[in-house]
Amino acid sequence: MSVCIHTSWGDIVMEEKGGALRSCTLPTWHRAPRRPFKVTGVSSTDGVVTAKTLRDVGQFAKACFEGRAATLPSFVFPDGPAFHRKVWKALLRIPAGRTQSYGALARRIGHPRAARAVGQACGANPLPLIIPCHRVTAAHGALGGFSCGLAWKELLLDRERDGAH
DNA sequence: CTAGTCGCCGGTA
DNA sequence: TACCGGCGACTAG
Repeated sequence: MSVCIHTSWGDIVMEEKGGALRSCTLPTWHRAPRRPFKVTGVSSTDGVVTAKTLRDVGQFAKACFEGRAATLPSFVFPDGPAFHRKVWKALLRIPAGRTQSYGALARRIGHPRAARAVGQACGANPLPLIIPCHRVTAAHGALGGFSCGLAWKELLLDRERDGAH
């Protein structure tokens, strides 16, 4: 029922149901650990996960942390309030290697003053990595926040930027 | 550049 | 109704 991506920064757990992801949780790191980040393996926490799911998720995670464009594994679009869903949909349209500010995203979905509410929706995203809330930054270059700790956001953006050379 | 203020909006208790 | 954010724009220093 769940896939585990082992990394030097701890395990990333993706809950899966019928071959489709429903949630993704990563260990919280407010500051980056000293050791370099590395994906060390992928496994399922029980015998139920199919080999295909395992392979898809593993490849996605790899690509994700190498900054390469990755095919999304199949996932169920999360349930939630209409506004949140609107934000999450918009997130899926930000390509790897690019970022957009909370305010700009707010304008894009037709709520020009709702920058802060956009932040809320990002924080409520049940599928980080898949739904790329890390690509939303504060205006004028500041990083903004990240629910699992800013270290991840920084890592992901760095890798995507390098990968997008 | 930093620190503080103030207005903003949508979700939740 | 009140409160609280992964914000942003605007001041002062």
